[in-house]
Amino acid sequence: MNQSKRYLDIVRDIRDMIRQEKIKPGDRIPSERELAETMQVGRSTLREALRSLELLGLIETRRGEGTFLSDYRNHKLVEVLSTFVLQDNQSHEDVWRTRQIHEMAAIHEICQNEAASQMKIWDSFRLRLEGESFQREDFVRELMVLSGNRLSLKIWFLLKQYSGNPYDGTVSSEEIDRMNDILTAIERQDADTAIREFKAWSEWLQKERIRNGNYS
Amino acid sequence: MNQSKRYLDIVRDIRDMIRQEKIKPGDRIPSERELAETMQVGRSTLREALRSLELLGLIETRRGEGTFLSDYRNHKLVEVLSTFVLQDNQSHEDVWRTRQIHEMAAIHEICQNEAASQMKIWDSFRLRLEGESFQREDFVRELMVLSGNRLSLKIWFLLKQYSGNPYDGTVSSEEIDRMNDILTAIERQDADTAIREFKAWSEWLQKERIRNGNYS
DNA sequence: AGGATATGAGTGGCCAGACCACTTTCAAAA
DNA sequence: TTTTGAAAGTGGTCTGGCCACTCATATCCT
Repeated sequence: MNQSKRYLDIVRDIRDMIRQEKIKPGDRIPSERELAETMQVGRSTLREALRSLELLGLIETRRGEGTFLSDYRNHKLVEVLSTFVLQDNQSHEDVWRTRQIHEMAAIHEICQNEAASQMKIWDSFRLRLEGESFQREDFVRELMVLSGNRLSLKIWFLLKQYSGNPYDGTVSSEEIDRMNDILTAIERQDADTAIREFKAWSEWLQKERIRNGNYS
Repeated sequence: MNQSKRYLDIVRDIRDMIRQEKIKPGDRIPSERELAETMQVGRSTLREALRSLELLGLIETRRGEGTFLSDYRNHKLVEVLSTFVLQDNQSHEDVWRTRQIHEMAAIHEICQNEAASQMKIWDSFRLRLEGESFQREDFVRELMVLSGNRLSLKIWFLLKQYSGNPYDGTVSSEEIDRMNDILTAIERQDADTAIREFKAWSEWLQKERIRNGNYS
């Protein structure tokens, strides 16, 4: 049964270990030699599993220090994927659209939720919006969190990395107006308008990035 | 600069080699020992790179035969990431909703696509619908495929498995009517109606499963 | 001659041991 | 007290070996 692909078992074991031991992003996992012994495998085999996870950005290794569970901000994998998996426009487009799917679904979900419209969060949201150096990413992530779907949030977070940090940078004054409009529509629970305006902003942002050559 | 992470260089070298030598999916790539020699690198280090690519589904290794390039479109990225993202404590509700998100987005996408409405596929679709033992899953999968978003399709496929095979079984006569209505709305490019009816069917189906105790 | 069998080369799977380069720690020296 | 440096621990890499498996070839038996 377990004839070949032992390193795949190790990948699964490591995943289970991370769950059971409740290792959080940033935490250190046992050393290679230690893991190899407890799992009764050779160190080189164990390393094959670790390097695979590292290429995916799930772990981070630092020579002389150890191996750490990645905090999901490691984007070494973007390089690999953009040159390997995502080498055609179709795949790029898919990532972009799929991310949009989750974002618009989040807005839709928030609008459906009765309680959301009555929350005080929108005021504080606007307050931060006016503040200095408000990050574009914070705006979208906040919406994803408010949707209440943690799985969708996780998927979105991954897709965001794969699409070349689409929300890098701080918002301009023009964007603040756009965001305010979106928030107002959400408060009114007007999903159609909110989504339409969000989509407009998203596509405006994309054009802006292309104009500035901010690929990745 | 390139002090550490030699296996990453190998990953890139292999990619370049594949491009230069015009190796196509299904073709065999040089053996590990051979590659290690030409790249002036140890075999274990080379294997770390190969196993990483294998985990991503970019290559396929068969003991005693060799290593083969696989179709890059069949990359396993989503599958691997899902084992880490889809944790056991993930609420059933989130999985269910996220799957719905992708399904409704697919329908929306199809309706947006001008060409789709003029395709002949809908007739053959209906024909199969009338036939014997049409599987529920086929209906939804077909829609996902027609959306043209391969990534969304992959994610959906995983979520479907994770949410306990929600589309097991064949369609009843009542469901055929529902599906016909959905298809008609899609043909009219009436996304709102199509999605509403799909949602209605989806939730009816869920209740039906609960009634029959078809959990999982 | 033809089919079954044995053999050997080639391949990936895995392991043990050995260095190296690097970071951390902590005790000894200033 | 501060500085220094040696030791322990870690990941990075290579070597060489053995195993299990596949396949093509040669060999043997009928």
